[in-house]
Formats: sequence, structure tokens, C-alpha cells
Amino acid sequence: MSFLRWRRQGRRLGVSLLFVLMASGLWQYQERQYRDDYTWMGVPSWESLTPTSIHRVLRNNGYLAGWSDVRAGALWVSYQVEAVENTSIGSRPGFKADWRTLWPIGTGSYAGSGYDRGHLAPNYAIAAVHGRDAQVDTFLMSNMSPQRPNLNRQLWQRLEEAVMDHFAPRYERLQVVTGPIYPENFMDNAFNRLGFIEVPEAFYKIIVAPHPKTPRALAFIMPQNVRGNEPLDDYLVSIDEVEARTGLDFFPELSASQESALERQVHTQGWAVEQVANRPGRFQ
DNA sequence: TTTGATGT
Repeated sequence: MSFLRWRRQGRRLGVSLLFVLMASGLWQYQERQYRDDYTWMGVPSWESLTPTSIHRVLRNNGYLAGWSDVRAGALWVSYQVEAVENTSIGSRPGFKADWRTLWPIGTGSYAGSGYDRGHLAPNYAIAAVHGRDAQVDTFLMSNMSPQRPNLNRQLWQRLEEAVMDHFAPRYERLQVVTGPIYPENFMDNAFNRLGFIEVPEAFYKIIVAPHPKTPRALAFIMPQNVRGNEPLDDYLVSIDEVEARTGLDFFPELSASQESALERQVHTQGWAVEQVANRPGRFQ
């Protein structure tokens, strides 16, 4: 190989390398932007590298989802809401399969099962705050989790209504993380499936008012089997409790001292939970 | 109609 040719090839390689570096840098920058827009103090991560807590992040309009291929469901969704003036939203779009999950989960997969296609990232709040494209994305099957009707249509609906109508107006902005909870031992529930989808035993929702110095948080865990008219505050838990039951680490970028102040105990100051705890549902 | 879905 002549010296000239060798030099030309070297230059070509250099240009390609530079291109790859720039492209991956740009991708990482964009990914980072996305995550910062939809999360506070980092996306949830797994506390230990176990098959049931590993997930990959699906990016949607209005929310992020942490998809588990082992559970065939999202382990968390993350989104932000604020109070809105215009409370009307578009009509419910149809449910839609999500090819990114790789699992053949169709819109009919829940039919006749006794479980609702329960939204993790909610239709109303996402639509009202983030618009139509985001609303459409909440109807992806990757955002659904099997929920008993009494939970989905009543207790859970009341909680989501409280988030938008009661909690959001009290603060500038809220960060919400929500998802399923499974029994502690994988094999106890491994065959409790609806098609490919593992059926959770409960659901959590964490709500944070992300003040830089004194953030406040509420967390709830609600089981599948409820009547639906229970007081919401019966289900208050600490974030540590949610972490223990999910194996996830929420808000991983918090310092150790911030984390223990926010996550170890139930702090209800500032939320006036009692004012909404017994509000009736819309659909009973 | 404006916070959830199902099944006819």
C-alpha cells in the first residue's frame, strides 16, 4: 500500500470516527433532554440487577415508560402535570398495539379476562397538560396494566382526579411516577398471567412537588381487591416502602440526606389529603 | 360534555 493511499484511508477512518462520536453525542444529548423533561432527579433505576427489575425506557409524547420484558408490562411511567385552565380534552382515541414491546399484545388481549385495560399514565391528565399527541400515546397497550374494575374505575380514578383537581393547583408542577407491584417471589405469580402479561397484585403512585430545597412527596399503594369507596389516605405509604416492594430506586440523583428526608416516612404536611380522601368517584 | 372501561 502506498504512503498516499494509507494516508487517505486514515483520514477516512478519522472522519467516520468523528461522525460516530458526534452522532452518539447528539443522541445522548437528546435522550438526556427527554428524560429531564419528563422526570425529576433521574429516571427510576433498579436497586439490584435482577431479571424482574431490569427494564428499558420507552419514550412517548408526554411520558416515559420503563418496560420489562420479563413481566411483559411497564414497571413505571413518569410524567409531569400542572394545573390547567382549559379542562376539556379530546375524545378517547382507540387502544393501540405497541410494536416496541416485541410481545404480541393486541387491543383484544384483555377481552373477557375480568381485568380492565388500566392506564398507568392517565388519559385525562396527560391529555389536559400535554395535548392530543400525548393523549394518543397513553392508549398504547404498553401503557396498560391489568386492573380490577373496582380499582380502575373507582379508587384509582378518584386518586387520579385528586392529582389534577386538588394536588396540582397547590404547587407549580408535580412529578408523578406510577406502576405495578408484584408478589415478592417471582414463582408465586409467574403463571398468573393474562396472555403474556403478568398480573400485578397492587399499584403505586408517587407524587412529588419538586421544590429544590424542600421537595414534598406523597406515595400510595392500592391493591387490586378494593370496593372502590375507601378513603384515599388509607393507602398512604413511604417511598421507601414502594422501593422495597418494587426493587426500584426512585429519584436516584437525590443526595443521601435529601433522599432520607423525602423517602423514609409518610409526610402529609402541605397536601391536605383529608380534603379529597373521601370525594366520591365519577362512575358509580 | 369533563378525569373509567366493557360488551352489545
